[in-house]
Amino acid sequence: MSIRFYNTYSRSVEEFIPIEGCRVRIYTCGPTVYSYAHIGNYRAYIFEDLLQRHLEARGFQVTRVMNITDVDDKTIRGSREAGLSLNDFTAKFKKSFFEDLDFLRIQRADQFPEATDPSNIGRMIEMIDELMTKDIAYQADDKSIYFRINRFPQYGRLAHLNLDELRPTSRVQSDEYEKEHIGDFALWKAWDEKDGQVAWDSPWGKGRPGWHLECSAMSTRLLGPEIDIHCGGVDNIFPHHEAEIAQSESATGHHFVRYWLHCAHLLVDGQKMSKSLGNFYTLRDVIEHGYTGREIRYALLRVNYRLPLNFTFDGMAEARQSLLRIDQWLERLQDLAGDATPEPAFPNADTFFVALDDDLNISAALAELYDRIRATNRAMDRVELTPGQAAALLEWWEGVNQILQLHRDIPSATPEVLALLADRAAARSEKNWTRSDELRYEIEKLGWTIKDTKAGQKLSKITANK
RNA sequence: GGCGGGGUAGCCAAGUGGUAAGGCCGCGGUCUGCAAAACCGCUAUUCGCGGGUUCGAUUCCCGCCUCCGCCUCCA
Repeated sequence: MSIRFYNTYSRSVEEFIPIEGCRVRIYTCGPTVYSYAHIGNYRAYIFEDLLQRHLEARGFQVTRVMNITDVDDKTIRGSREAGLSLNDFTAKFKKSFFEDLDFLRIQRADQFPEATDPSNIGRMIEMIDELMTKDIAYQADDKSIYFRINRFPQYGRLAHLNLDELRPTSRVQSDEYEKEHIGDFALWKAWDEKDGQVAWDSPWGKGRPGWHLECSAMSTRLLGPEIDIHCGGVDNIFPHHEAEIAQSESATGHHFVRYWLHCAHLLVDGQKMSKSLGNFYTLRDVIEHGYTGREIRYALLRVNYRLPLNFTFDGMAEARQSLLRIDQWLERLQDLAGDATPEPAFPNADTFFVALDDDLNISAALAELYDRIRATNRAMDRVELTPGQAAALLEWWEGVNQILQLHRDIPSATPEVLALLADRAAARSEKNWTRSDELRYEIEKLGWTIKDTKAGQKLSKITANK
């Protein structure tokens, strides 16, 4: 069974065939560290996480790089306003970014190259030099170096844009110098007073790298001239990825990327997030509403990456309830399985993974999971499931969860809670219901709720919800 | 204006030229000292609108309405 992906370049679903056997090289556009990343950013990173985990589940050996943009207009402006050096300013957001990845159970990329790393700056200068030699890049009157898009006939093919129809928008006008073509983009930005201490020497004078070049330099340096998959948000298709193709292929002479995968936008309450609309959420904001990492992960994961995902707090509540269903099922299976030896694989154990093979069809994959949950719950109701079968299902879940990462956090109860719980068990064995209810109330005050089941009392942590 | 993605039950959301997965909510039942939870069952003659092709279309074609995004540095 083959894996298929929708390739933005061809605008069609294609069978995935890596360049080299079962090795897969992926480059993913990472954060610009000028503020805390928002949940839309994390939707993209969770999609990339799903991509990597599924490829690994299918036996591919994945090498993934994610860049950190730590120099650009926004980081420079932010550091100046904060009165900090660029490094001190971005350090804080780099740190929070990695904390967030862990919180959302996103697997770390193999490397997180930073734009300001000297080896990356070196590679960028090397590439510009190559482009200058080929006369594909030129230095304008403002001393910046630009890429001459007329020298790259395929420019616009990824985005399906016709260059003659590029319309100048307000965003362009503030950034215009002496470019030959309105679409020419900066490879190297000449130093400006506003840049303060932020500058590197280059053969063309003091300055800093253009944003697009960073990804081309890091991708080709760390993964080679041609990679299998390049991911990012749809908003990166133009001009960012278009520029990357132009620079990389012009500089190296190699085809750059086999499969372009783009993640659709996250909307909030049906609209694009924006600070002025008041619907802008960082991960921290959602956490403050009382949601856990896996709940947020589920909410951002459950819709196919190519569809716009509407984030709402109703959706968060739905995510919480859905996860509870999985938790309860696992608990039942564990109680039944005990330490039984798993029975041989059951039929159709592969359907979950087969669903993901189809361009990461997560909705269909989750439906397979829920179908299995319902079928086995029914079997358990009828006492038709053996401990060995339950153990096999738990083993199957391990594989599924290696991709989903939706297992419950098991918070440990304090000794105080455990002591009250023991007292309550004693009271219950004497059928002292009054005492039992008192103790339940005591335990609730400590943040835990109890369910009385045939197998005894079950503790669970009360999740805060503002 | 150009390019792209959508419109499927109250909400979220799969899917197929052959008669609608799954999740949440709701309702009914089981369980239960109580409670809560859980589990099981039920819940779209219908897939934005109008035509066309077809034995048959939600699925293909044409037109329209509507929502969202991109069109130079936002994932």
